[in-house]
Amino acid sequence: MLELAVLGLLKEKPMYGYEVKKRLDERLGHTWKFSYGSLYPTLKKLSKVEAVELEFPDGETLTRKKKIVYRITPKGEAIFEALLDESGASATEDREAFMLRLAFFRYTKPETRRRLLERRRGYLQDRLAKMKESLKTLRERVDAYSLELMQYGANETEHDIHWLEGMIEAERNGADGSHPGTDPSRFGVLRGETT
Amino acid sequence: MLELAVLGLLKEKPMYGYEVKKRLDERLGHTWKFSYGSLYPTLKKLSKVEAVELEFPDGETLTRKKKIVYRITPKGEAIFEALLDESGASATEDREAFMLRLAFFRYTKPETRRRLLERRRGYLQDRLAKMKESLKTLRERVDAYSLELMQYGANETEHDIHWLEGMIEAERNGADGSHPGTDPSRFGVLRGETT
DNA sequence: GGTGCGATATATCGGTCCGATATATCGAAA
DNA sequence: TTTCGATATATCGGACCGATATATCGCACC
Repeated sequence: MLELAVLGLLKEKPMYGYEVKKRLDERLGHTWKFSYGSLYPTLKKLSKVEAVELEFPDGETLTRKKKIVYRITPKGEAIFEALLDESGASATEDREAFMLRLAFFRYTKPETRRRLLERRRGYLQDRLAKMKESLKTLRERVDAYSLELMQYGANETEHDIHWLEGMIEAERNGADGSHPGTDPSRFGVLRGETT
Repeated sequence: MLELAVLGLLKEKPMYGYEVKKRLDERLGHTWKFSYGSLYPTLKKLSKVEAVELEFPDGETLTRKKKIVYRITPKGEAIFEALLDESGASATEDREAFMLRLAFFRYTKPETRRRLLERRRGYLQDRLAKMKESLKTLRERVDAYSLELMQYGANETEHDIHWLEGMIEAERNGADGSHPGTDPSRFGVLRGETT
């Protein structure tokens, strides 16, 4: 998970570990949190397999300030591709894994994107059906707070399905082989537009 | 986390470990997942501190089937209360921790409930403001997919704030000192009613 | 009447990741 | 000028996951 995220972000530009965390929090923080306690060991591990190379900006004298810039290597790019591709069950069933891949969708082929979006939708539809079943059965047997929690879950799942459908539709409309680019107008179909 | 959840569920009735997982998945599975790899060690730990006691239903002969029913003890009830009360920052800032406590709201005092709900709302309002700020800054600098992800996060946060406000309102209306009981009609103010 | 399969039930273990903590530098306000 | 929050790196115990192993139970199917 972390390796994929770090490499994907370093593709944009070389960065400090600190900056990696800041930027990932910004983009994925809502869905996925991680700590320095995993980031720095991960960076160390990535440098050990030569997926990233280190750079010390403080050229003069000695490494006094111990600031380290990490730059992705060709080998790192290859590892990133591999991690992004191995979309097993986890990439559709695990919300965080799915969202992480979504964040790097611009590096995937349109057909991969559509496959992942549709699998996720299917998975959520299954879960929603099960949730509704549970709700029917448990409505009389559990307390109001637990019920509210379950209802919340069902509502959110339903909302997510709509969201995914909007994105599938957008992919279809933009599926002329062109790169999606940075135009946000194709999305937001089902947004609240509260900005 | 797990200790709190397990003890809270065992308050209802004695259960197999397997059933504990099934029921917790049913009620909290949307927000919070856990594995047998943490459940069984936790049950063992709880029995070591005498928070639960074991029972072997297969009375006859030897422990052939090795099925184990866990029953909460008075000591376990005390530990549960303590865990539920220590609502530090984590209980408001960590979604999973908050949801877990919400699932056991019927065991808390009305004033504790209101405090927790309002703190969570405040935290989410802060986060929403920061997210909108980020969105404004990054709108031109990141790709459409990352942007969509950020927008999704902001929308969901906004929705959660509304949801919390509905519950705060419900608490206020039902704040006659009575136990909330199992009447679900007090909630659902902002539900989609898609059942 | 057997047999095969999915659900029930418990358990372990390597490995990943968290949360708390420590340390040091930097820029800017007071 | 000192102090405070942001920047920056690092470690470590412990919580938790995911995969795996094992065994029983009910029941559908032929």
